[in-house]
Amino acid sequence: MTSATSPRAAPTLHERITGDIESRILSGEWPPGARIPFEHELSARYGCSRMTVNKALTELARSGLIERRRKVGSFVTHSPARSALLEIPEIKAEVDALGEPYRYEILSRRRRRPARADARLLEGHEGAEVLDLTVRHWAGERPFCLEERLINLGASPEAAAESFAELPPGPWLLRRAPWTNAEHRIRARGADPRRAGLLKVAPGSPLLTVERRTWSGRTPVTYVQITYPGDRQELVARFSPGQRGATPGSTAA
Amino acid sequence: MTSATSPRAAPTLHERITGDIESRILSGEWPPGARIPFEHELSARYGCSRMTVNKALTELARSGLIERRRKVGSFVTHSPARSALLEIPEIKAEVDALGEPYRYEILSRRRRRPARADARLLEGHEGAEVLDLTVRHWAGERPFCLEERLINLGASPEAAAESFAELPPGPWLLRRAPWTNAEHRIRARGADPRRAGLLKVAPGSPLLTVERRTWSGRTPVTYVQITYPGDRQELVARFSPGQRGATPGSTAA
DNA sequence: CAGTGGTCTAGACCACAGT
DNA sequence: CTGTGGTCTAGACCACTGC
Repeated sequence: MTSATSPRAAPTLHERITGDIESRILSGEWPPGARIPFEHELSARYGCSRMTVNKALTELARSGLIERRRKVGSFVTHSPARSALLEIPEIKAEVDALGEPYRYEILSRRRRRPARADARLLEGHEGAEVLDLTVRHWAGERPFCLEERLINLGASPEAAAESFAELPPGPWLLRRAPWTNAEHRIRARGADPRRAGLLKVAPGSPLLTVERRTWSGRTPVTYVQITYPGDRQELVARFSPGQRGATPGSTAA
Repeated sequence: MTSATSPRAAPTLHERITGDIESRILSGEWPPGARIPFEHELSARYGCSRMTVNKALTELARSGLIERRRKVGSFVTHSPARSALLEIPEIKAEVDALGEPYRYEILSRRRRRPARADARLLEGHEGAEVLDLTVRHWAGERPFCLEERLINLGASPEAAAESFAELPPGPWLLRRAPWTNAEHRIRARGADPRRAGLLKVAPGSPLLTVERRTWSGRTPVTYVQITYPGDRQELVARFSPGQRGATPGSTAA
């Protein structure tokens, strides 16, 4: 694999080994289930130390192309990787990428005790108050997306006093309460009248919704639902076995 | 922290170092831009060799938490890559998870020269014929999703003679032509009359579409568009900074 | 120039899974 | 038991970069 970085400078030895094995697998020469030479065989073949071979094989294992079992050996995976890296761009960056001027407005802001429904959203919530925000993001003269967010004031008390005038809540939170875990749900739904109005689309037209819940450790930080007009927004995820190829990519209109 | 693998066996030394640094970063003790101790400092602090430290730092760099520059040092990343691991489940597994009986049917199958429009879809295509398939997947008595696929017969000639009676095209391809790169686009759109009919939903109702293009090296393998009724399907992605948590999840197509 | 990370070596010991 | 991968060491040289 090795890499997805630029041209191909001077491949290091372990990169060469990784690439060699990778191409044998991809060419079908080593089909799924095939045993890969032992580390000591490869180190002999390449005239290098076992550690170097190990680095290559460890990399292949991490990327999911091979599986390794002690005492048995390393084998080509039967069903390679089943996941892709989804980029979570900042909204401002998305709008900038369109070449449109970006702005946002806080449509509503309420501090309140969490309702029962919120408990599900902020899983693990301990009962502190929440800040309930609605933010509309603009790309030029068009509403770009709608952000509906709950912030757990137990996790981020300073949020209560923050106006979010300088920085929208998303980036602001990133600075104050970096998260360690996140879960995203992506779905399509028809626009209800309220969201249709705010996004200036016809009621019932398709919307793309990304829900995100983030935790810092076990403490829920925020729950946010970002809704895009479906015809104008795409999410892009890329995958290559070597995870480094996490192409910047992202969205488009 | 580190890892998402099971309980926590006995963390190895480099795992411990990785975890230590990671938690210092996430706790804010080492804010973005902060310099991380040099490798030789860490190896002294942990009483281990520099290679072990290097392994830990390399891992952190790969996961995007730190950046490393020669002669300068290692630094906490300013904007940690916000990416999430999107699971690409196999359709059968999704339906099984619902507890519904699964079946699929090939609705159409055409072998043809690629039209001009296909070139965009199969980026890098060299002019071989393509196999154009439409497959409907069922969950019990309900259409579950629609699969519209182009297979590059240049990359996978055996597909031309395959009936896909035993295995749907996705899993079949995975066995024959594993891919090295994939790109996914996710969007919401309204159901056109044809898809509405095939999925038995009202025209105009929101659909969630996942487009996937895969390559084996630079050769395009397949382009597929999978369309779900939007109200019934969600995509879930999870993230934790240590990428190793590459959820086992299901399988892919 | 000096000092960093990047790579590599030639050993070593261990845990573990097959026999 | 044996042999595998997993980890680690105490060195080494190099390339690059900033002074």
